[in-house]
Amino acid sequence: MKKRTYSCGLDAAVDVVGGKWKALILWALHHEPLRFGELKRSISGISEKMLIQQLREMETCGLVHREVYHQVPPKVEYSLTEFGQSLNTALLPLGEWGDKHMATIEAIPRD
Amino acid sequence: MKKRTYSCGLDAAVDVVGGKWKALILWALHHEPLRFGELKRSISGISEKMLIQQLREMETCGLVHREVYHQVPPKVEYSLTEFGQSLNTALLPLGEWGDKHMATIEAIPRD
DNA sequence: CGGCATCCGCATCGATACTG
DNA sequence: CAGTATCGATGCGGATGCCG
Repeated sequence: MKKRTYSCGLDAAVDVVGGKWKALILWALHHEPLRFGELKRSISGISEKMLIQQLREMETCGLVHREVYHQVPPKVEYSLTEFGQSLNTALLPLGEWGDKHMATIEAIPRD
Repeated sequence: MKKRTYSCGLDAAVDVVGGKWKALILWALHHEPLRFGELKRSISGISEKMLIQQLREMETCGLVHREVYHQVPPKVEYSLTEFGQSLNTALLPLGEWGDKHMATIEAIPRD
């Protein structure tokens, strides 16, 4: 989410789902709504800061819904909106492409 | 192209096509092979440095083919490999999603 | 439990100038 | 025409510590 104008739809979509974590979050929430802590545990390696930051951006985009339960201890659940689910659907072919060629990609020399 | 291991295919694919320019380059080359200068002109705003850098990475991935014609003046043509075309195909739904919702995305407040 | 604030290293990207 | 070289700004993302 850096630009305000895009040269094409693909450009816009990559901007929305790009970055290090958004795709993973989207995927994690695809199955079911998750609490903050569950989300954190299900995405290995993410820091609280990045998780909350990405969630906020996705909430602003209307991709994610944030439901607060006023309890002690606090409970907050995140879920995909229909908009978020439509994006997830659009990402499916890309995910399959990745699955198919992941080995190839990982074998690329990077030094 | 930052990571060497991925938690899922979508993660890998976003890593490959992520960043500011790769999707645009992929799209520009989808129609026909282009020379360096043509490519630069067709992607507004890109610097020579970024263009060559991204092209090199995509060449390393096997997404792009680089054909050098030994002439004066020099001529180099870039085209998509079959691998690159398969990625482009997988990106189509995402591009359509972006087209459909681009206005929504651009309307998001970002300050 | 579910955050927010702050500091900071490092990669990314842009601008400019130069070369074969 | 098709790059290469260098410098500098920016900002992503990690680590740590504190709060309701």
